[in-house]
Amino acid sequence: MNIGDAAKASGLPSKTIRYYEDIGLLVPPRTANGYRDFGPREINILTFLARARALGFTIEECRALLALWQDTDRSSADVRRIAQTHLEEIDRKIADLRDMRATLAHLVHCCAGDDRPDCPILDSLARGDPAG
Amino acid sequence: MNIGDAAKASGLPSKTIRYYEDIGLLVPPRTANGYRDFGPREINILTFLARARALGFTIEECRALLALWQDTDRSSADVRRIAQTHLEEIDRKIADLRDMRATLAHLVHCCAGDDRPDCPILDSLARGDPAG
DNA sequence: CTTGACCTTCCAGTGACTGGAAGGACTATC
DNA sequence: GATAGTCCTTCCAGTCACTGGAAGGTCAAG
Repeated sequence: MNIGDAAKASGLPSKTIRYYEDIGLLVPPRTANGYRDFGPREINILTFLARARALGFTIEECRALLALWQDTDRSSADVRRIAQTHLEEIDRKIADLRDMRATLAHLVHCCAGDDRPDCPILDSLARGDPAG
Repeated sequence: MNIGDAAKASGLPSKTIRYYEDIGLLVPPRTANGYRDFGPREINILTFLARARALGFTIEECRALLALWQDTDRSSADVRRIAQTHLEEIDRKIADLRDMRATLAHLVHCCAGDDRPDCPILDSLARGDPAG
């Protein structure tokens, strides 16, 4: 299977697949003409990576998860620890975004949004109060 | 005022302030020895930028907001439009993170996290089901 | 006169790709 | 066998918003 078909099968762009090889996440064999040759094993890895990335795991977390996946002597505790840490990171990001959202929504709400220059959004950015 | 004091006054690292000058967000004058010289006007700009960045606006959005702030003939509608667009972006991000969080929390919950290899997290990444 | 803390510029690296150029390989058609 | 078009290859550069570090100039204190 060529890289284009592997891309379709995994949902990852060809560019990304080459990049993943570059950074050592997989090593697809090559055919006589130098083309990468993706078999079921490689497609599995790519699909695994696509799903892990979709859950927001970093590349290094993906690398660790992949290693655990391929290690039949793993402890599920190791997997869970990575996922738990990532979950906490996600919670932190959500909290940050919610704070931003609250402030911003309030400012947008307070702004007339007409052709006059008075603007509580700019006032708040300039003065630091939450508008009001 | 030297860059170190401007950093303290604005809450931005000196490195970031130099970077902001590099990309044309402000042009602090220089003293005879070549040091940047920050006055109230520059500190205002830096503080404005720090707050806008803290609300998650991109640098280009900050540039636009700064221009509007400095334009006394602006329409508040232009400011509001930028903020509204950014608010929608934040909502999209929160939604994405919440989806991730839901899936991940479920997987973490299902994983025993002990010294055995069986792991619904890896199973889900490998097979694509949401575990169960 | 030296020490140490500041300042300067410039270059390189981060994370995770993405775009594009230059060129080789394969397939189909004439 | 020539040609066209689509694939594949590698390599280099760019993205975003900084951040780290090297090499060197400046300044105030002792």
